[in-house]
Amino acid sequence: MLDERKAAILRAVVEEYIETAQPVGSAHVAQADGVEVSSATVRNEMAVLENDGFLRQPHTSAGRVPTEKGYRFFVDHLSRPARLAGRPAEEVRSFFAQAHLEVEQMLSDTSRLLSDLTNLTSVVVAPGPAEARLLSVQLVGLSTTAALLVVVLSDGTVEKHAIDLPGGVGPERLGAASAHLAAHTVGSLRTAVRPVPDTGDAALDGVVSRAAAALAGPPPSDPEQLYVGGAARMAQAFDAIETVREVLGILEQQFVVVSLLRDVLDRGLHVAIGTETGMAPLAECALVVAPYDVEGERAGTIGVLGPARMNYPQALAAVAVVSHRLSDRLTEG
Amino acid sequence: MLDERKAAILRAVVEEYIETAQPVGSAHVAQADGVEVSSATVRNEMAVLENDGFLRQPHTSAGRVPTEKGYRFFVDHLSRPARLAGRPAEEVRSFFAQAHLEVEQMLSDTSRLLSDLTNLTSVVVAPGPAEARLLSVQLVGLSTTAALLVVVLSDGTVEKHAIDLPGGVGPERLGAASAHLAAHTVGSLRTAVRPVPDTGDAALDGVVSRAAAALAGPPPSDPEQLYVGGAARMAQAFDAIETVREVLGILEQQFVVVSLLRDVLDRGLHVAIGTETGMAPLAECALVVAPYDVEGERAGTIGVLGPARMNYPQALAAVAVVSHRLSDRLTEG
DNA sequence: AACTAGCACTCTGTACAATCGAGTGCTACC
DNA sequence: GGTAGCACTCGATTGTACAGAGTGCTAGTT
Repeated sequence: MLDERKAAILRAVVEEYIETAQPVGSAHVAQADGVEVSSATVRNEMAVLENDGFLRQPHTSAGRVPTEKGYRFFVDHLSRPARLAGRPAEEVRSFFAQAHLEVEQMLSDTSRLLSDLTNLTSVVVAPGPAEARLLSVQLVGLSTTAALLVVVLSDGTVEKHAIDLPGGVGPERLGAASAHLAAHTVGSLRTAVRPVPDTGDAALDGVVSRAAAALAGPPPSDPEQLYVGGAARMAQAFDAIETVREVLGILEQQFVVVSLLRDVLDRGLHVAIGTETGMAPLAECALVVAPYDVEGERAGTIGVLGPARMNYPQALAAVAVVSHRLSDRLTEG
Repeated sequence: MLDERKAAILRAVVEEYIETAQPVGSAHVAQADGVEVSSATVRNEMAVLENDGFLRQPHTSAGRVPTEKGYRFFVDHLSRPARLAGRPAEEVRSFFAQAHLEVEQMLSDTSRLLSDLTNLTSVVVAPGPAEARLLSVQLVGLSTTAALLVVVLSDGTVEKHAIDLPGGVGPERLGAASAHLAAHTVGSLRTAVRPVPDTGDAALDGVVSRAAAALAGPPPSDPEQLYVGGAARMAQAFDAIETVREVLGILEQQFVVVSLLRDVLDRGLHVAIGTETGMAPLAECALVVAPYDVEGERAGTIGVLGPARMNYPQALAAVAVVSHRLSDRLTEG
């Protein structure tokens, strides 16, 4: 643990570095709020902080820069929680005051909002297959050999599954299959569909069982849809173009990002800094995440990704308020 | 028009510059295929080409670099059409041999394929509201005040529209509204839905007319869905990070990109170079596009975006073959 | 008349030295 | 324990020299 003075110095270094992106010298720190000692004393303390791994010097006779450990300590113990106020707060308010009938569009817009609020790249993971009830199940023939299983869920989402048809199942029998299927599935939870009994008609049963299997499995199209907003801001955050390329490469791998967010939350973190993310290309990045709920259940995740020297209080505040509002919105409908 | 020798020299400059990204000197050009004169002669010719606006010198005593006009001439008259062969051809074959039941997933994968083939950023615009027939129209109640209009089209896509319900329309009457609506719309073309007659029941008519209006309008969720692949490659193409940021910024504006592609095709172009795109931030970029068809009708567009010094023959070949295969695939199902 | 060899010239990129300045570590002092 | 002062370090900047690539022009050749 750090004594109060070291803590104040560390905080001053982190805050100034976040602002300027330049190594911070003892003279600047000595002038900071909460530091009431001379630059010489600051230098001594900074040497200790460096020894303890909170700071490092890019080279002799440069200022100090926070290490991962330094950021971590800052986030855990030093950052004063920010509140969104003024223009940004207004932005959030008006955003959630608008009607957003389509969930997909709303999440995509949310991603943009979050990116605008923080000036960072944002990620929004759509709700997973929720504990939603089946409101409607219907088989629609596309051709003589293929049908579409269309499922409407109580959360307002629509799933579709392509189903191959055995030869000789015409429209009228497809209708019967559809009705039979609906009779035995509508009303159950998406994740707990009971087996559908046979109809006694072999051809029909083939269709019904295929459809039931599709229902039981996860939605095929987007295992977990990801919306990325403000990727261009990544190019503002770093001046090494190689870093930008690597990070953008990661962001294109939907599955990787979704897993990463889940993993961070599973570890009980809201902030993952540098190597804490477990991904080498993100060594210079930090990730701030928060889950959001639908009907009181963990549904999805939102987050922002930026350089490790991001404005954590601001990012945390933005992510928190947006996840909160989003939960409300998705719950009330 | 250029005489044969100037043409050969221009071609050599463009081809070498595309390969090396370095200004090309007369000595290199003199060694190129199709140029059988000495470097001194090449120099004289290059001076003329520069005067005519096909080439420019970054500074005195540097080599020459193609101008926009130079690239344009190259694309129109000098480039020898490439054919995909070997590994890339195999990649395309195996891609389209796979089953892709969901259109959205397929387009997203196609975007990735195109990016892999060309090592450029790719864009794929989903088919617009096609001349598809309505296979199924259904109203599903979500709550006492909201319902979902679920429409299945003959091209296998599913649209959903949120509909507000007037008070007092319970499930059973919603069913009636749904049946009435379906009876008068199923089978018609998506773009030519006839007016739905009244039912004689005021509350029901309110619902039906709202739903009919939603049907008549364009699909609300994605006016024209865009899939961007390999955005990270943009960071390889330029070393000025500012350029990368600007281009990525454009790519995030779905509507802008979709309009841009449409606009280029409307002008009868397959290649738009630099300012031909009409977008200032794309001054150093070029765009290669091709439409694809569904059932013989223009349905969507694919393209690649990269630096103006891209490999045009390769990009054209890739875009052409992918659009062709995609048309086949989407038409046959 | 067309082409080319040769050469003077121009400009960039790199290497190297000198200088500047921000910042440190240490020591002596309060 | 805290601080003022100072020698020292090292990156960044500036200036200079120089090599290399490439040009434009001229004079000579075919």
